[in-house]
Amino acid sequence: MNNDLLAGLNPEQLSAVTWPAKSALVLAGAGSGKTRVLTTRIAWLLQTGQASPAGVLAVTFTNKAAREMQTRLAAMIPVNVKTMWIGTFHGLCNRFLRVHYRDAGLPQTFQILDSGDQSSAIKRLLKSLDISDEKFPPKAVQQFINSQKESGVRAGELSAHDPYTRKLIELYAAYDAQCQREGVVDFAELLLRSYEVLSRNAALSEHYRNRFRFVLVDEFQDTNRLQYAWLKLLAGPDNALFAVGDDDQSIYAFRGAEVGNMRALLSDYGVTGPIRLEQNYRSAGTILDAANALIERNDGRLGKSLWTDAGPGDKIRLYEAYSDGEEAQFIVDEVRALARDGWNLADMAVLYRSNAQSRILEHVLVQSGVAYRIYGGLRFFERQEIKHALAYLRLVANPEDDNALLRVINVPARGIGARSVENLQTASREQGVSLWQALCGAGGGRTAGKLAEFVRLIDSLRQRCEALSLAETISLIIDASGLRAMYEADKKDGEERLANLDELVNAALGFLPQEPAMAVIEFLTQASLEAGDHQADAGADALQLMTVHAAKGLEFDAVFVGGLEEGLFPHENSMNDGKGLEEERRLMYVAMTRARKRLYLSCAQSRMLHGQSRYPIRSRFVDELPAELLQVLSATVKTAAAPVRNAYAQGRIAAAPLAANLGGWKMGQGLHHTKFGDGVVINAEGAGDDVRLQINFAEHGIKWLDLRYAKDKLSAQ
DNA sequence: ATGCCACTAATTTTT
DNA sequence: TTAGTGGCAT
Repeated sequence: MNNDLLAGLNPEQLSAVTWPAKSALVLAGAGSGKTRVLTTRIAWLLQTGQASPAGVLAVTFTNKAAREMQTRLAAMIPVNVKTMWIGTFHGLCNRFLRVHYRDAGLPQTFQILDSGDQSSAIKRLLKSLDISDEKFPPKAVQQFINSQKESGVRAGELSAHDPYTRKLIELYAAYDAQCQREGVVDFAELLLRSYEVLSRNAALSEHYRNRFRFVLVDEFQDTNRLQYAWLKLLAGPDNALFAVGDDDQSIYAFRGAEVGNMRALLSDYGVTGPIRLEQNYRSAGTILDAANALIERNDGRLGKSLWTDAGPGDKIRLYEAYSDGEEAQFIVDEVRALARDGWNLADMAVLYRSNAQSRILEHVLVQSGVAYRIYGGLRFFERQEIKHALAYLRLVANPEDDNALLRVINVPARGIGARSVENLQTASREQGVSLWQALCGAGGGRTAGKLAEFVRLIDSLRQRCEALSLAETISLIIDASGLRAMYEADKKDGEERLANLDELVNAALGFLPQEPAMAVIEFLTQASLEAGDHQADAGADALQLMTVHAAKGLEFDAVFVGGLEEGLFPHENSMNDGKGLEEERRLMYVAMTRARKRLYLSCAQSRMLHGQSRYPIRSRFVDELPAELLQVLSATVKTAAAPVRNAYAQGRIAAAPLAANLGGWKMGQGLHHTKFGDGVVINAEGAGDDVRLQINFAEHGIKWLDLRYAKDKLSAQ
């Protein structure tokens, strides 16, 4: 037996990889070789003959993770990874539903709505029911529907006493009916529908349980209720559910992730305890010590402490800037210094809590001529020109697709205005037929000619496409629909949009369908399930800018975490309850553990937020790090519990513009409160005699005081 | 049908 | 501050 597979694994990794055919929970710390363990275990199962390629189910959250698993597995052993059930929750559910579409009550060619499509479907529904989107904002309805689906609950199982919720439930039911009528499913529906098919059909779930003796899950801490329920259906007591995750890196509770699933797995599957992967192969010792110290403050952890046999490395650099601009300047200066020392820009990242923080960094980066790349923003298949072209494709494939029809009926403008569309929608509702059918039946009216012309366009496209390949079809659609002409006439960004459309044809050219007859459906599915890269110039040597969330799973030689201020990181919306604060702390933990060699933390004493200057204080997370691991680069910073002395207190910056309104108090001024003791003014709002001051008290922490009441209790210091 | 003004809200996000 | 949206005028 060739055991090269197992060479170089540490004892814990080895134990996880060669775990017998029963369930396990692997508590995999950041940088502990999680993906390696997962892929090596699959390779091991196959190589030892414990499993056949068809007998393994491996689930991830992102396409990127799934692809990486496939690539690495293919490099380890000769196996056709394409045929294996390795994929995302959604991708695998799609695959399942394409096979069992009859059991699921779906057309074989069902289409997938991405969140944008779902949003327009909901807006359309609200309109058709004549419901004001004031009272029922589409976003709120969407959120309600998705969170119910992600809890595995259908509209029919819900009840409510208040009329508002009752209406939401009604809308949920009506939305599902609309989707069903149109043969489309949203993301959550892929999961829920698969779950229902399996749970209703004992023979079918039995079949899959027998087939998938080994079920492996990545990022298990991010699973929601429905995903875990789905896993439990596929992995019964006799199957081996092998879940890998890290409760300390659970940062998606806000979108339904349930860390509790980790503990649930232990009891549901009678697993005695997690296998801990604590040896870290990424970061220098000091970074790990600091991260450990931070995360230890969270309650209810499964418990884990990262270590490395690499040396301690550099201390963590801490910089407290006067302003957000100066903070950005510091970061960029430091990046340039490192680059001069031979560090690659692409191996450095600036991480921030919220996207808005990138603006000022960009500004300084442009000024300094440093190449950078921002993660996030529009992705390829989300661009309007791509969506338009694909809507035509959908319409050609299935004219009953109302969403697609509405998207392009007047794009490019062909004289079918809002009122004609409204008439059409009324007609379709009254006759109980799709928009397309209503369109075909439309008699008189002023726009009748235009409508008929549109019908002819789609019909002729369908006919002409029959004999064409996917790429030829898309190419024809772009030309014949008038999209190309429209963007050629658009001087502003037509050129870029045309280039993207060409790119779309290219993508179609390189697309290999599983089943050639289904090429169009498969291509549309892929476009929905895999929206593509954020940016094309990914390969260039450029400084990486992204949110901490986006950085999960990545690593860099040098990491800058900016905006470490109360209210920003931790974010003020999460500061009220302990759960929120702990998630923010995990976010900080994720941020820190991205760094290999060098970690920089920074904050600013004044920051522009929502067009107003704020004077925040340093994040508690900085103070939670052991002082001996930090090297303070700025002159003003004080560590530990003492009130923060900011630039104002030191007279370094002119009084804030607000100062006149503060009822005699100044930003940064020291004061004494009869009850709370000594403190410093750190923020204020209001004017005249309605002023509130935010004060950081040495003993009692940060408080907002209403001057109307607190006036007599305060004295200057 | 398009463009302008006023208004509002303002984390994090994959599929 | 700014980005996105809705109403209204051209």
